[in-house]
Amino acid sequence: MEIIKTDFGLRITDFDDINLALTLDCGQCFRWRQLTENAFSGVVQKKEARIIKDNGELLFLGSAKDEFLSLWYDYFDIKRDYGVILQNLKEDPLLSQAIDNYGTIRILRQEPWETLCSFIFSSCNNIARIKGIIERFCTAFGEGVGNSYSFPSPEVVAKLTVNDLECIRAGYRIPYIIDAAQKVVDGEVDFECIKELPIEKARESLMKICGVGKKVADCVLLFGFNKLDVFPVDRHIERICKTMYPTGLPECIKGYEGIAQQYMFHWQRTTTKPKKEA
DNA sequence: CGCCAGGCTTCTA
DNA sequence: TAGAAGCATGGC
Repeated sequence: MEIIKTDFGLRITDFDDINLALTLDCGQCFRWRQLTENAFSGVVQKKEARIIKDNGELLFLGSAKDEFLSLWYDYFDIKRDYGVILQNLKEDPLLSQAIDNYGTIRILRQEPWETLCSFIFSSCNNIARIKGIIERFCTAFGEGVGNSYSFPSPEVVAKLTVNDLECIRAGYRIPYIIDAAQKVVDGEVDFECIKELPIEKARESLMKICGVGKKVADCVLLFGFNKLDVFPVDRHIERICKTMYPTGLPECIKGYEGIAQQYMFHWQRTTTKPKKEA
């Protein structure tokens, strides 16, 4: 891989180990917009990015090299070798088929606070609407970043009331967001601490927040703390476990259950119908 | 219009 | 301790 500065931004050469469209739109993150078949824009931390996938290269429009190294290299977890991991997952026939069809879906290293809020919003909700809620949340309470807005900080949210937040149309989840912000601000939930805790303790800590159960906590651990051995079980995964893995999950996913989960999730969501099968 | 959505909390037996 | 109800909203 090589990072080349050009007049429009950066070229990342020889990095083809990502299905960009699926990685950005597989339900792990909610702030990326697809502009064309191969172009995406989104906000991470205080940076707005426009990314184009061009053959084996990634183009970052308007980005500088130090920004790439300090933010995007980490966000896309580029140093991790997915080739080896996926090769192991492919011992399972279903995963093998999914990986052949979808290519490399990478688990992004998102910010814990944004991930926590996003998955509080996700409860009993659909992805299209989760995106809408988060967009309104950022527009109303974030800071201007390029043509968009940053994710609202816990400090800002902790001072808001249920009335203030009505405009984002998140229904019964609004008090949960306020509770999360307050527990983060007063230190009752400490991300630096959670980072170091064993999974059980980390999950327990997140579940002190009202509106955070096991599934939401596990999504935060997987997508916000890169705990790749965590396996969040939602209704899609529940279904696939019952029908495809009635005797238990395959051994080959050990250590990377979270990555396997993403393939199962996408497979279940796109290749099966929720209702009647004739 | 009715079904369903990357669940959780609270109530009930 | 397990299971159901209620929850707020809108995409499809």
